[in-house]
Amino acid sequence: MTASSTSRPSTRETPASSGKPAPQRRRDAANTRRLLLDAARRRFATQGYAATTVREIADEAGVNVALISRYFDSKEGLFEACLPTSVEEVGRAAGTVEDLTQIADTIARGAAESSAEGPHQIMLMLLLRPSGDERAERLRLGVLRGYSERLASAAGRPAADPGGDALMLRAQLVLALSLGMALLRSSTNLEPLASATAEDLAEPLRDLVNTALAGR
Amino acid sequence: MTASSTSRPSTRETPASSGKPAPQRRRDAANTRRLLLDAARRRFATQGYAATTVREIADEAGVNVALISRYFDSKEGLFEACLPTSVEEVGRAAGTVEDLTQIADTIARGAAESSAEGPHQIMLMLLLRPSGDERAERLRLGVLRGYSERLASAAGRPAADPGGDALMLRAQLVLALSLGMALLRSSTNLEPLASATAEDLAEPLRDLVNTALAGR
Amino acid sequence: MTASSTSRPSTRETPASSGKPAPQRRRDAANTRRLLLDAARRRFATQGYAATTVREIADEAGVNVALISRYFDSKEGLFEACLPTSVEEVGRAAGTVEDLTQIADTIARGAAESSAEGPHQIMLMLLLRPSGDERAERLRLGVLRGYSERLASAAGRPAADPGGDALMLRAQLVLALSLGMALLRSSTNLEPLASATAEDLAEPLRDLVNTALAGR
Amino acid sequence: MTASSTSRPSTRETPASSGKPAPQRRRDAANTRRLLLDAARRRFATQGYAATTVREIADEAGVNVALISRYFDSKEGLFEACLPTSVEEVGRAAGTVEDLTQIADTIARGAAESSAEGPHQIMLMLLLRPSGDERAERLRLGVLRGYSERLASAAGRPAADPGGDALMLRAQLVLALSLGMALLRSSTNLEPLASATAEDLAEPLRDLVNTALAGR
DNA sequence: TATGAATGAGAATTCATTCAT
DNA sequence: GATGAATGAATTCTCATTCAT
Repeated sequence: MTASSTSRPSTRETPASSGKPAPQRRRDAANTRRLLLDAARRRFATQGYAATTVREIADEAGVNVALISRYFDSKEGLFEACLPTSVEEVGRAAGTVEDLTQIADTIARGAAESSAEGPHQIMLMLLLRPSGDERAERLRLGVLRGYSERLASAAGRPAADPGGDALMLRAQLVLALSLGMALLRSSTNLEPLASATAEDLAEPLRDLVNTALAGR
Repeated sequence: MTASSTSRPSTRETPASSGKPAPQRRRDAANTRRLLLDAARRRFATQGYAATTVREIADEAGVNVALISRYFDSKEGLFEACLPTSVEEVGRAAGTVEDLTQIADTIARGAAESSAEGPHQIMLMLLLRPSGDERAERLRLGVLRGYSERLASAAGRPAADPGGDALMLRAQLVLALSLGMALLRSSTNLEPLASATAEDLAEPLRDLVNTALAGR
Repeated sequence: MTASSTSRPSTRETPASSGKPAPQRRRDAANTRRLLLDAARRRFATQGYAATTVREIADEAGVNVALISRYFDSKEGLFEACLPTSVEEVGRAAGTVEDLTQIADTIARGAAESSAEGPHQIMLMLLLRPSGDERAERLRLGVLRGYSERLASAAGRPAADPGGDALMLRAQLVLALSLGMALLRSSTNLEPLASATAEDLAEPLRDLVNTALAGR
Repeated sequence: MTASSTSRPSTRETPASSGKPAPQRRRDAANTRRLLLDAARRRFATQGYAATTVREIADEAGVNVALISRYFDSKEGLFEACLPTSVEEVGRAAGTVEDLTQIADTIARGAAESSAEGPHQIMLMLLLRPSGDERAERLRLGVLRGYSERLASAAGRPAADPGGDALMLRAQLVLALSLGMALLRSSTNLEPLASATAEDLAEPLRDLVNTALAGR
């Protein structure tokens, strides 16, 4: 998870002639698009925008670089095209929170899977740095706001209530906790957190979510 | 013997008359180094390694780009030089945790200041992306481990106790919370968190830290 | 806070409208490679490695600089790529020495053409300066050794004979003479040598080659 | 012809803080000048003009880089300052040729010492590549012309005689031989030439010089 | 539709040189 | 006289992008 862009140039390979006889990707525009999008999301999420080259993405997708321009106009266009999909996924993942225990379990599961690639990576990518892009900014804020509102409302009291602001703040602390875990798991080997299973996390998270949202 | 290549650089003439009178930076090596280091930490922390150009850093520091090579050998060298300093600062910042209330307050203050620049930024930078650098990796892990150990021991029960691992996990959740807050505050306008003061955060954080570390 | 690298390259806009209609080099990779190689050999040979800029080479070849990286990876790679070709040419040029008179005539012709560009330049380039490159070193030595062995064997007595070493030394003096002439002709206006024709050189060279190799 | 300066950048060291407490070179202008000149001649001769950095020279001389500008105005100035000295040395070395045997022996000795540093290196440097510098050009030509004239006159018949041109050509072939040997010895390990002693060379060289200059 | 060749803009780094001390 | 700090102009290399096939 995480993302960033500190990746160093030590990884650069010879761009030269790879033995491939050119498999001649089956001329399927829709599929090619998807391949590119998937590869792009993975790369952007793990390396950050600046550290990712379009060639890497194309190679990972197994298609020709020029097709990025063709389908997405530019690297920037490809990046923007990544956003809605990610938002969607994240939304779906966090979709059905209804009571506090369920919330804690969802977070636990989300965190547990987050060492591999998954929606959470993308979410973090969305969080990491303005990117100068207005639209990305709005999307990002929307996702986070929606998520924290859902958490707050799951606490049983509507967000607009007296004390609503305090509740919302607490909901956002839960969000922060969730993000922080994903961040730590995805980018470090900090034990025991790094290899904790969803079950390991469930109990402490229930305590914390309860404390945060049950008003206590 | 021999050798040669005596061709002269006839193109490289005296760089002479440029309009600027050149403010002529106060010739103080130590200070220049520090200026560069500070600027670099800010930039790397906010934009990531790849997205930061050495020229930006030099401009922000108000010195000539070539001095980066002079003092740090390369962009990479400059990056590495940022690490120990940051580690140190973070260590100092988190230095004196003794009881749980104090921990919560420290986190609250840390988060509150984190929208501006501060040790937390740097800490996050450390977290964000392997960067391919072994040394950075070790430093990062060391900082995080040290921090979570301090939290665990502040809970009153030594980390090696029975249940030590569980306690450590809980300490790391507190760390995650702390990081998540800093992350959210520094990169979004998510209200009410974005403009919460240290006081606003104190109460909910005390609850959470207590829940996490007081066992219960 | 945080970091990342999603900052966009807002500065890098479409490079679009430049005045030139761009002659649009005939898209022929093999030919482009050769153009670069030829230009590089000329430049490296006449100016040396350090004094030659990749831009010069590219300009002389009439192609874009970036293609040097594309086809040869780096300036150094281009340099190394020059070696085998040169070795080959030199080998071919010096190919068929059989009797002493023929040797003298070959040297005379070689020297005569050496004011312009030709295999001899390249040969000299190979000779000049270690270049720190192991491979270049071996190639160079191989060429010279092969050449002097051929000279020695043309003298009629196998190199392994008693006196073989002495013969080889004499063969190498002939080689030295040959190189020295090429050197002088290519880099100075020393008359009458500078404008001597192959015929002018034939007689004295026959004398010298005979003296050197006919044992005498 | 050729020339080179193929030295690669692999040798670059960290310019950083060397432990030296600054020996504070005894403030002796004349001596500093000479130190710089000596170092410069060595470097220029072995690496070529372009591949030599002023810092290298200064370091080798053990003085501060800025003194190059102070005493010689520029790198180019330093290079030009190297020429007369070298010319002088070369002239002295080749000074007293009177009869053919002596010539051969002088060449043999010159070649024998040329694997180390010595006047011959410099001479070769002078030969290698125009260097774009008019003055260097003239000096170089002057040295070579003078040398070949001396050789011709040593042959006993004045250069202006009938057949003078032919004689001069032959003298220049001797010069070529001499240079070629120095070149080979200084830049390759071509055996047996590489380790031949002055005695080893004496006999064949006498033969060759006699053949070339004794008319016959 | 897909491919690989070609391009131009910039990024990091090197280096001769100039100042202030 | 000597030093080390600072500067600006290249130089090599990378990379997003456009074209021709």
